[in-house]
Amino acid sequence: MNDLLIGLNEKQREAVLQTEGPVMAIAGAGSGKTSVLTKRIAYLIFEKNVNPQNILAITFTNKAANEMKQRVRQALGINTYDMWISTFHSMGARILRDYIERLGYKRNFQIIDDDDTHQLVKNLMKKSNIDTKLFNPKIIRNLVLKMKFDEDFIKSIEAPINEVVAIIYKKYQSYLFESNLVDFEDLLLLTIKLLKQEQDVKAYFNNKFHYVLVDEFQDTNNVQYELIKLLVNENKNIFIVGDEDQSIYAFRGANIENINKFKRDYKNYYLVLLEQNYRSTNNILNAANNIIQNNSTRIPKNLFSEKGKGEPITHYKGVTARDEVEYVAMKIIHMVRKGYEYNDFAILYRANSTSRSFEDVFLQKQIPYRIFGNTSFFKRKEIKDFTAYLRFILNNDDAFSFIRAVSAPRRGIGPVTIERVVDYAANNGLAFSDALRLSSDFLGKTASNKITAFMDMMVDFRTQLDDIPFTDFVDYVLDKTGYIDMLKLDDKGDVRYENLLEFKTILAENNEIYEDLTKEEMLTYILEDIALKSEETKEDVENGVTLMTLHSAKGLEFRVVFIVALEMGMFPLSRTFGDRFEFEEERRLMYVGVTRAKEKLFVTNADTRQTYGETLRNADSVFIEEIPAELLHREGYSVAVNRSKNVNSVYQRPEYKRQIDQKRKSLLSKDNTNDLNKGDKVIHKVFGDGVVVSVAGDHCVIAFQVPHGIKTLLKDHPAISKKK
DNA sequence: AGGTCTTTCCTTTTT
DNA sequence: GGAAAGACCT
Repeated sequence: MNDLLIGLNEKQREAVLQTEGPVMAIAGAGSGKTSVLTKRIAYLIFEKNVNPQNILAITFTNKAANEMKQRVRQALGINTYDMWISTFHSMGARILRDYIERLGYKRNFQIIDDDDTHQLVKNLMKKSNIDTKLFNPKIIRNLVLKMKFDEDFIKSIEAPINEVVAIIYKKYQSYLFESNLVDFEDLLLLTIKLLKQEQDVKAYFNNKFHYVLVDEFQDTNNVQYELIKLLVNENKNIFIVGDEDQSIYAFRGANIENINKFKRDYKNYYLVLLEQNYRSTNNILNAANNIIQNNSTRIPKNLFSEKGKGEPITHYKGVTARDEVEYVAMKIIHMVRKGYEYNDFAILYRANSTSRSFEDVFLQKQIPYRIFGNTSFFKRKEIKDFTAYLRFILNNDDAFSFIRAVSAPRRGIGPVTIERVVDYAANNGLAFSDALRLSSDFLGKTASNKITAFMDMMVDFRTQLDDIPFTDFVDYVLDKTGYIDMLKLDDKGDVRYENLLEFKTILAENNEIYEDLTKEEMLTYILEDIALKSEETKEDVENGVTLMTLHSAKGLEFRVVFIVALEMGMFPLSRTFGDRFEFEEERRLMYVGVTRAKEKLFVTNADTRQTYGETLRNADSVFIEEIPAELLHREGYSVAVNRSKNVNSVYQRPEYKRQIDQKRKSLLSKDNTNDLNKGDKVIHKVFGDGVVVSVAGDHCVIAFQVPHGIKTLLKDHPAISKKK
C-alpha cells in the first residue's frame, strides 16, 4: 500500500488517507491536487476495497474529466468504463437517460447547446412579435436561463423587460418539452427535480455512490451544490478540492459562498491545506502571489516551492499585434532548437478571437499547434446540419432540428410554411410530427407535397439506419438529401466535405464502443456525446504548441507559457473596469494563467492592435504592472519607448519603423482633424459617447461609457468626432 | 422562396 | 475585418 503514497508530502497523504466523512482540501495552484485525487481513488479501490462503481468523481470541464480518467486508467490500471468520472452535465445526462420518462420526457431526448438556445429564444421573440431591436435576445435569453434556476427571479426584473421574459420563459420551456429537447441547465435542474420527486431513484443513487469527490469546488454554482447534496448519502463521504484564488466562473453563477455552505452542511469536516507548489519556479510564484494579493476578498495565502528562483519573466511589447505574434513564434522556434518540444509551450489568451492571428503565423512558419476552443468541430455549419438530420430522424417532434435540416439544402420549404405547421400543431393540440404528416389538410398542394417527400425520405433513413453500417449511412444521407450537391456549389465545400468525412470516423469509432446497443440507442449516445463535448480538438497533431483560453488552461501545466494580448481592454476586458467583482475575477484568471508555467513565463502585448477593423492603442495591462519590476525582463517596444535603445528590439528594425509610420499616416490621411481639449464631449463610431480626459501630441485619452471604459486613441482618428 | 447586396453587430470566459 | 442578419429584388 505504501507504493501509493510514495512521493506525497504529509498534507497530501492526509488528503488521501482521510477517506471517511466530509473532507475539504484547499489546494493552491500546482500543489499536486490531481495527483491527490487520483491517489485517493486508487486508495479507496485498492486499500479500502471499494468497488469502482461506488465512486463518483465530478469535474468541471471535459478536459479535466478526461485527464482524470486517463490518470486513473494509466497509473492505476483500472478500467474507467463503469466508473463515474464526469462533468456535472454529463452526469446529469447519464442519470436522465435512464429516468427522464418519470418527468414526462421521452427517453431519446436530445441536448441543445447554447447557440441553439440563443437561436430559439430569438425565434420565439419574433413569433411573439417582440421587437428584437428593442429587447436584445441575448439578454432575454440570459434572464430566461436565470429564471430557470429560480422562478422568483422574475420579481427582480424591471418593467417592461419582465413581461418579455415571462412570456418567452413560458414559451421556451414548453417548446423544449414538446420537442423532447433539454438544454444544459435542464441537465442539472431536471436531475434535481428527479431526485427530489422520485424517492426510489434517489435511494438508488445514494446506495450506489458511497464516495463522492468534487474537483474545482470553488466553481460550483448553487444548483450544482444542491445536486451534490442530493447525491451524497448519510455517510457523508464527500471530498471537495478547491482554491478560491482560482475561481473564474462567477459569470456562470459560481458561488464562493458554497464553501461556507459546505462548512455548515457538513459540520465535522476535515480540513487539509495544500500550499507547497511542485510546479513552478519561485520567480513565477512570486509574480503570481504579488498579482493575486491585490484582490480584496480573499484569505491570504502564499505559494512556495523548492525549485529555486528560475528565469526572470519576460515582458515583450510589440509594435503591432502582428509583431507580438511574430515574437512569440520566433521565441518558440529558438527554444525548440535548444531542445524544447512544441508540446512544452502554451499560448493563453482571454478571448478565443485572439487565436486567429497566432494560427495564421504558425501555419506560415510551420509551427505545429493544437487549438482548443470555440471554433469547435461540432459547431461547424455542416456538422450542425448533419446532426440536425440525425436528430430529426430519431425524433420527428424535434421542430428545431427539422427547421435546420429542411433548409440545408433549401428545398422550397421556408419559414412561412414551417410557421404554419407549428401553428397547426399548437392550435389542434397535435405533436409537431403529426402536423407534418397531416400537412395536406392545411397547406397548399406544392408545400404539402414537398413536406411529404421530405418525411418519406426521413422514414427511409430510419429504415436504412438499422440496415446499413454507419459509414454507408452517412454517405446515403448526404447523397439523398442533396447535401453533397449543395457542397459542390460552396467555395468552402471541400473543407466542409472533409469535416463530414471526419464525422464519419467519429461515428465508426463509437460504433465499436457501443457495440451491443441498437443503432438507435447508439446514435442517441453519440449525439449526446457530441452535444456535451463541444470542445473536441483535431487530435492529429502529436506534438504541437497549445493555443487556448485562460479558462480552459485551468488544471494544466506547461514548461513555457505565453500570456498574450495583455492590454487594458483586452485583458482585463474593458467591460469589467467599472465592476470590482468582475475585475477581481479577471485578476484571478491572470493568476491561473501565471501559475500554469513551470519554467518560463512570457507576458506579451502590443502598442497598436486592430479591433473591430480599427487600429487602437491600449495601455499595458495592470496585471503586468502588478508583477514586481525586479522579476521582469523587458524586451521590445516597451524598451524602445522607455530606454530608447535595445538591439534585440524588433521595433528598432527599419522595416518595422516604416510599417508603423505608414500605418499612422494611412490612419490620419482621411482628412480628419479633431480639435480636442480636455473635457470635450466626443462621439466614437464604435465606443459611443465619451469625454476627453487628456490630450498629448497626436494621442488623446477618452473615457467612454461603461462597457468600453478609458481608452488611448489617435486624436485625429476618423472614427472620433467632437460633439457640439 | 430564394439569391444577392447592404448593414449591423461583434469579442468574454464553459457545459 | 468578418460573420450574420436584414433589405431588396427576381
